[in-house]
Amino acid sequence: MPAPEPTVRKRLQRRLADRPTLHDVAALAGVSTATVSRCLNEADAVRSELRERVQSAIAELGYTRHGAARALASRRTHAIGAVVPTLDNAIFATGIQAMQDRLSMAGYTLLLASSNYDVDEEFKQARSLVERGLDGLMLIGEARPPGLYELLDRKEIPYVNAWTYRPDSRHPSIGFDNRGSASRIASYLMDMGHTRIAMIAGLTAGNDRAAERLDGVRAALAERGLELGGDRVIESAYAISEGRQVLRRLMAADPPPTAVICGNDVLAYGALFECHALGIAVPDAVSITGFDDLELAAELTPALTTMHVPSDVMGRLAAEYLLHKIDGLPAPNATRLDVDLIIRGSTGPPPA
Amino acid sequence: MPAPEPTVRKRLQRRLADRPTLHDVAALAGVSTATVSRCLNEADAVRSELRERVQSAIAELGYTRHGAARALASRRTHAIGAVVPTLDNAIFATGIQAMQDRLSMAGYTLLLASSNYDVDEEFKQARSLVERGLDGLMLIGEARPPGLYELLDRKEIPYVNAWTYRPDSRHPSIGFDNRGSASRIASYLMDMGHTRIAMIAGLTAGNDRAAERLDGVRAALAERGLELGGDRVIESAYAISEGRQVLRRLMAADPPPTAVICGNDVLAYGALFECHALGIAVPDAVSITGFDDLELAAELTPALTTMHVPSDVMGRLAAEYLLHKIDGLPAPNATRLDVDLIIRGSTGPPPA
DNA sequence: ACCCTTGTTGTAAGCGTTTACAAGAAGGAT
DNA sequence: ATCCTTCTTGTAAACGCTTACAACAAGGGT
Repeated sequence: MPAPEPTVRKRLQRRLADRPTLHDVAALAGVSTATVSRCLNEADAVRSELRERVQSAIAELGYTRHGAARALASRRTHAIGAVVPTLDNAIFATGIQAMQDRLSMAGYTLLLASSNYDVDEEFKQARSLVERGLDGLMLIGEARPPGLYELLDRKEIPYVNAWTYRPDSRHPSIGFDNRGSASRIASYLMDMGHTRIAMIAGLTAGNDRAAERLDGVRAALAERGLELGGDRVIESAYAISEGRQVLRRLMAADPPPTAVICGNDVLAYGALFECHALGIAVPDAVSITGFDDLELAAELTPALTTMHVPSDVMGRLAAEYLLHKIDGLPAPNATRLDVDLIIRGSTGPPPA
Repeated sequence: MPAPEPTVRKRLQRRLADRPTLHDVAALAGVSTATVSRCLNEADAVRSELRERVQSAIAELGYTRHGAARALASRRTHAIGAVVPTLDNAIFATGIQAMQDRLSMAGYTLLLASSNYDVDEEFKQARSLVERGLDGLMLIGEARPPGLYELLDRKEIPYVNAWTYRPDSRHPSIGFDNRGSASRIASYLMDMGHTRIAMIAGLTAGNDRAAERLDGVRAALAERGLELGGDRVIESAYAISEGRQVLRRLMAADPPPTAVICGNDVLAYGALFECHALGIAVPDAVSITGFDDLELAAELTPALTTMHVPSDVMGRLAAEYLLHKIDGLPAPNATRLDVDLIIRGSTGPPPA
């Protein structure tokens, strides 16, 4: 009796290791591999009798599909990527959570990477995801090296920019108008009579959302002949401790501002806490606003006036946009979500 | 002139679509595909002259590797999965962030899924990740259907249970002693003289960490002859609003508890806020404790006494454990991290 | 009876890599 | 010179699946 061929030997080893393949299932069910594949992917193309035989063979062997082989043969990975600045901020975590829920419903897996607010790191992470194989990709904001867009175009990978709304851009977007909503906050404060307005902005380098919010505030002030002087705006990283520190610096001015607009809720938390620590009454001495409306904003004392951002809806819609594109269905190039100014106790008229 | 063979035609189309393969790179560089592959994977096995030719061919064509094909041929996906209960809680988001940072450093991608605290959903998500192809998997806690462990064993996929420390389990773990640390909190309160202690526990069904924390408090009380009566413990979902509601119910008892132990910080935030709303002085009338030590705990007024959990270290170590296992290196079956009771302003002696 | 659909299944050629093995070259020891 | 190593490189066979195509059967219409 001849020794088994190398191929056969390997097959045997694998089977001993109990990692059955489509071939094994097909053999046990007495059908071809094509039929098994069809059972798995388009079940109604197979007669029910065969289908049952196949299914019990699958159960008996404990067969699971081999994703890489599927991807290679079908040119579909059933994976969608996302590169976010950070997960430490609840706003992105919530969006990602919603996106993942939607994707998993459609049989897709989320591949996640974070860039730590660094465009080069974002490029690197995106590239690595692309090499891994993606059917679609979500990114945050729009400003990034053109090389990344080129890569996606060349590979024909659908993508969408979230957290931003750009009806006139060639890049699909889904989000809201950062500039306009920041203007709205400033206008609201000015309507109440504030004229000495300061801002704790996010770091604008490589973060177009932060830049747009700053810009929106500037524009709204300018429209009424006011200015956001150099001593009235300080950029800082998104952290409570930073917010505290910057607030102290801003309030040290003479005269101090009567309202402080924060680039996001986390900075506003810091500002509120520091006011508390310094004994500055909010909103009587100074009004504070945030941006995002995280869970906590409503619970603090005073509760935070902030812009509500529907990050869960955004995550879901981003997922749906990509799923549509992957299936070749039409999808709007830009989707605008409504944000709402939620007025709570941290804002009021300026001191008399 | 004969029509091109089908294969050749496809190659041409692909090349027009500008998606070069290893073959194209090899042809342009005048070497074999094996050499190109070696340049990419074990660069020093190739003479530098050839290596340079290959590298410039790669650059010229804009070649990127095909992850699925690599995975199929090499049986390595360079992907590691994680299934967490939720990303909405900062504690997991932080751990995942740290894990991802570590993995990406090693050239691995993180595949993420969330289970919404549901063991069946966790199984489903894990299974889908496994089918996609994983070199390793991180899970939270230890209690789950045995089928999942069987699946991982059968596929020989290294895994680790995080957020739990089980030196005697056959399943590798990396985390801390939930039961013991909860006991510590209770003992600390009793040492100060508290005897009427209540607990806002997390939902224990399908959440062994929550169950262990509850159990730890029970045990510590029992040791001193105290009891956590049915009216003194209420389970609730991890949300601020739930914490508020439950606190109100607990404090309605007569006599009310003098200390409320919360299953995590989020519940404790709710408890603190509700005390504030009800005009109950903390810690004079009631002491409140949390668990996790999120960023906010130190900033609230009063600041929250809580158990510090090093979630970033845990995420990083989980990544390192899996990377070691993948490379066949030894790694400890159970790693214990220290948690620290951080005493802040929300706790004090019971009212006289 | 014949032709045309429609539905179901099998055959086999890929998909783009990695890697065992073979082969050749170069250098060293004898 | 000869034989052994050690280094490089190429050849070609997997890896496990999908899918175009062919083949055949079963009706339906004429």
